[in-house]
Amino acid sequence: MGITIKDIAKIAGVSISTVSLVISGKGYVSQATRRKIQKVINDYNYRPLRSAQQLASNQTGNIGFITSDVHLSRSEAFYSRILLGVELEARNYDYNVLLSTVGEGTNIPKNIPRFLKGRDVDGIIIAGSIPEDLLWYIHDIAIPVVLIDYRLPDLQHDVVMMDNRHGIQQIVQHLTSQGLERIGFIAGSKNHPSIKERFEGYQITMEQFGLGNFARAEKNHFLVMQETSSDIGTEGIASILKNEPALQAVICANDTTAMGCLKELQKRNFRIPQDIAVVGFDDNYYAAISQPTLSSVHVPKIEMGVEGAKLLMDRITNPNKIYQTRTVPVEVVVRESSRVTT
Amino acid sequence: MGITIKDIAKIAGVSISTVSLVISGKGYVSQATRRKIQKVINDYNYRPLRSAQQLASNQTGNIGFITSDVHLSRSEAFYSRILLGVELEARNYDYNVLLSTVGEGTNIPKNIPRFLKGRDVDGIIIAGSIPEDLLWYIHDIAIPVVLIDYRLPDLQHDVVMMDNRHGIQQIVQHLTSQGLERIGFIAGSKNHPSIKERFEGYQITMEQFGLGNFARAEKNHFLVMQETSSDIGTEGIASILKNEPALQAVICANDTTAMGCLKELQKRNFRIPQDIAVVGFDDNYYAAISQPTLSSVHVPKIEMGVEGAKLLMDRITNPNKIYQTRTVPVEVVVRESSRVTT
DNA sequence: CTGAAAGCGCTTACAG
DNA sequence: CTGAAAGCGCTTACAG
Repeated sequence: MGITIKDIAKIAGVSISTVSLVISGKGYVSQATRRKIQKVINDYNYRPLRSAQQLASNQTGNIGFITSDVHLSRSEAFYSRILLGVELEARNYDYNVLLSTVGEGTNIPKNIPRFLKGRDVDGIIIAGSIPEDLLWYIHDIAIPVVLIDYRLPDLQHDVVMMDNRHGIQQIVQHLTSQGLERIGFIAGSKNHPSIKERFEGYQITMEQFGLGNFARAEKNHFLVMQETSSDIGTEGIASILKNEPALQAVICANDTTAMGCLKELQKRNFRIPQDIAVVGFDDNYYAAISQPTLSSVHVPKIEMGVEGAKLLMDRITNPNKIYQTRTVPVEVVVRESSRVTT
Repeated sequence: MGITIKDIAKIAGVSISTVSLVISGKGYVSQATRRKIQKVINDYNYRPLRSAQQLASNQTGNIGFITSDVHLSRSEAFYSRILLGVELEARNYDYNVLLSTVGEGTNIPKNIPRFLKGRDVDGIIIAGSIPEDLLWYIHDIAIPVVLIDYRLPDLQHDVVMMDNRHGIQQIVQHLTSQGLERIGFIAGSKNHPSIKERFEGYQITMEQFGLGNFARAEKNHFLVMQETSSDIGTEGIASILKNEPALQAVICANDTTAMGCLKELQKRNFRIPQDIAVVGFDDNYYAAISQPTLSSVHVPKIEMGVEGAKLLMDRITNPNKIYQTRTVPVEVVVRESSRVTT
């Protein structure tokens, strides 16, 4: 079943080569012939069979999207929005996106996305951290790759990141402009490049504002190697307050952590932001509806996906380009949790 | 580049037919030959090229996942978890999953997922509501389809739903067991089948508990035809309280709505749950971290995706089976927002 | 500007 | 139990 290019050619009274040329838009076909063929294609609502195109052209028209299962199911819809951005942009190139999640374990043989084994994609996008072995494996098979919100120091790739340093800089500026200077920092999973950049941004900016001594003191920040969670915020604020009761504000490396922090402070009957101001990062949905609403740094997740898809299409077309890092801008959003002055 | 079945056959000293038989596991091949071939396959790490298999066998080994872009980017990771479940299960069948989102508009020609046009999938899963025209279009091309958390009354399909009625029943039971009887109901998007079922569950259960009069009174529920949001909760509780100041509890059709409701009540200095108890539905991540924590009904999203994938694989293998509706069980999770007695 | 022909890498009857 | 051969529906040099 299904109408084929042969049928179209016969009906239009031309060869299948010419039909193919019209479909692909390549080569020269006279206006008249082109129109004639196009009409038949439209009339019969013909679409070339992808698998035949793939086999003949040695291109799949697919891109693979890889992310860890925990990332994808994370409540804040962070990586699923990146996925959405990729999908939206892929649509513009008439590419399909194949999804594969990977578990946390580094059981390489089992973890390898099927579309890699069946050579089913022209390139892949990796969003967030994945097991290092897997990234090396992918690197070794020499397929075009773009990383979004992840990178490995030793590996050259196209990368999309958000401007973490500048985001933190905006936060510190916002807090100090209100006279807050004793500013702590809480983060989980500090080996993640974004978290690392956020912490560095904190250190650097505090230095610039003459608060380097405070920021450098171990007791004023809380960093753990754990997957992001609200518990980290709870533990973190408890830990910092124990040693620094005069804390005026705290920056959490993301909103989820900030939520735990808010909760613990409220439990201790701190007034927010009068006693302690709290700021998150990512600007997830519940930042706007939490009680109090949470100041945060807005990260344009969908745009990051779009950028990633663009970079990948570029790389597929032009495999020898030099590698690029695209940094998308971010912006602080001030809400109740840190608005001290009015 | 790339090793082919021909290479494997030559090295193993057999015909390509035999190699193909070994790979597919079909037909009879002697133990000895099978082992010999398998060894070569392993040694060379050979994987058949999917597009060639697809073309020759007229099967794609792909399933398509369709959801609306707003669903996928919804903060609560509801549909992205369903997607995750589908992906996990598809892996067991060695199927790829292709993702396509559709916009809200019903601009059919443009909205049609590419994988449908290129006949790139053996079946599709639709999660959540999509434009009705599109569903009809898909129905008409007669491809295996499974709907998750969606259905159209006039259309026969395999469907996966959560047990909405029973979830609400558990809530009402929980509330009445604490002596709360003046229980309101708030929901957006009441044309969505799940919301509809939840409202019906409310009416029916209230009736069973002898509270039918209260539940039937228009003033005690708030239903609007809008996409789920926290604003609906805010408006809803305001509206109900205006006419029913003696309200003791309110059931929100989902957690997002409940968040808006909590916020408004706190703004008015109601104590929760002492003055008014609040319960949501879905058990999203922030139900556990909100202030107060929110009672809700846990919906196993990943399992719903898994069930959907299973149904679809069944349907692909056996296109003439009678249609099934699978209802996954749910369970109320009592938290601070509704725990009145201790 | 257009057509005839080879070839992409598999699967699947069909013989034997 | 195994092999030779046709065929899946395209693309892409190559002629003309």
